[in-house]
Amino acid sequence: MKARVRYAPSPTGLQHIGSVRTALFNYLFARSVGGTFILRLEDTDRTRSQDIYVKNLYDTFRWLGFYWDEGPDVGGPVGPYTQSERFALYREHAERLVDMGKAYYCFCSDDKSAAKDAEKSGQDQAEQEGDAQASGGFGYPRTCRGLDPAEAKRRAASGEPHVIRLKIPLDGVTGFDDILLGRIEWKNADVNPDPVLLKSDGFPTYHLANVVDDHLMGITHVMRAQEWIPSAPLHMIMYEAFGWEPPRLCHLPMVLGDDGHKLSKRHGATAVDEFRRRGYLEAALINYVAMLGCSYEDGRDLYSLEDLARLFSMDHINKAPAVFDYVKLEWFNGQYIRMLSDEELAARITPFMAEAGLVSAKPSALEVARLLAAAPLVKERLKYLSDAPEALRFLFAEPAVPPVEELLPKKMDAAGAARALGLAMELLEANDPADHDACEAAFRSGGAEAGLKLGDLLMPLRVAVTGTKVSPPLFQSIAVLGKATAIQRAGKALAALKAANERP
RNA sequence: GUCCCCUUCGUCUAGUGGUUAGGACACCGGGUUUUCAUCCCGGCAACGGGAGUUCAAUUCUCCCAGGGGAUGCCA
Repeated sequence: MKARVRYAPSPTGLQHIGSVRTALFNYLFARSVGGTFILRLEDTDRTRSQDIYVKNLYDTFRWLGFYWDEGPDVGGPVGPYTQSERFALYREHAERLVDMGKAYYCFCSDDKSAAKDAEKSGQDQAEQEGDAQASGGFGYPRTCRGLDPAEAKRRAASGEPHVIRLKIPLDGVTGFDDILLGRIEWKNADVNPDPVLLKSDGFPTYHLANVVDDHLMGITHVMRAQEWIPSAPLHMIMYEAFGWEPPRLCHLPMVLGDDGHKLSKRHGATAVDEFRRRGYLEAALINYVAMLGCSYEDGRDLYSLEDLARLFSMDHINKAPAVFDYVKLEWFNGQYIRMLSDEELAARITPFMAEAGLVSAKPSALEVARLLAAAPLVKERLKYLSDAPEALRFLFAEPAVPPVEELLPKKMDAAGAARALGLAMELLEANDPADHDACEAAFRSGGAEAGLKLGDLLMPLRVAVTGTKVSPPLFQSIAVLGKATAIQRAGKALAALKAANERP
């Protein structure tokens, strides 16, 4: 049977590292076995679901560059793929369970805020525990489980507010064989007593919708984060109650922050959007995330999405949670930036340059040409695409004349710096910066005659031309900038040095 | 509290009943160099603890500890 897997996010927040990781693993698995990857929108929480998050979902995956074979936007044979559009299905199934005696109507009021307050204050501890006792230790005390079914059905039909709850067997054992973790079992007494399947607003809970849709959509493998393990038994009980064959489950190790807790906003960037804005390449992010909790070939670090899809295998997944390491991701990003062609890099940094106001939003032909010429100057130097504006600013804007102290090489005074700069200007006049080797030879020998090391000779010129002590290689930079402009800037700096020198 | 999962360098990981326990990132040295990077070379650093099984355990079993997760009419 052809494998069918799904990514089933709820549009209640931005797509983040954790969710994308789950999506990626499902995608890779599907590709590796020639299966189908499905997107299903689980928008059953109507207070938290929002359209902007759906848009963010589409944007994110378009950017990442891997996509589903079936989904709300692309359609497919078992749609609709948005749960709110399958509304009727869930009540129907929940009631079927009621009719089979596997679930029941519950008319208890939803007083969770009161319950939460009580829990916090600790005042009603004894009372809470007393209630808990009746339910076998925790959770809902199963108050309505004993109601007469016919009577309950009549009350529900008459419009009395209600939910439908699943009957968790009072004794016995429920378990499943996790592909990764092996057999996991629970005493039914330890399973969350009688979880809600259908909410009072008529919408299904995650549990119901998930199980019904996974079955109806022919899902064969469910890969999700390990935080879902505790809900597995109740899903199994549902499959059993419906008489359905459950999919194979595989619980992925979680992604943690550096403090060992579930990755969240306070650990830094977690929304994929944010990584994009900060100048990460999608290939780097995908490569890094794919290797969190998984390995492919020993000794290899760099994998394209295609490589990963080919090499992926569930038995290379680790059991232990993995800490998300921004530093290592940064390294990946640098690697991928270096792999870009000049054309690609120029195109990639353009939006960042535009945002910094260094080129127009729709760059002119001249700007495009200069961006292309600038790309090789920074390719080895960027950690993030967003570093480009700072590194290349001097090519697109006139830097302020540097303060005198900036122009001084180590252990050199203004007079010395002026001499060095003057010499550098002469040498520059006499040479073609585009001819790198000739230029360097000329500066080297010219400097030697004046008793100047190449670095010291170049530093004042570098600062004068680029406005900073740290820049791309000078001759190449000047070649892109234009010799005349460089000499003009150097002239201004020289004047400043001389003025400083004349002051006592 | 209860239930469940996990445990190899700081981090991501490879690995085997007998290995100098390998790689990558980070870090520390050194080299190349025009600043910064890149690049190259070298170094540091791990099998959580305790019992077993075994000639031999990082590897198999059990216990413990530590960490994490769940315990919603959120997913």
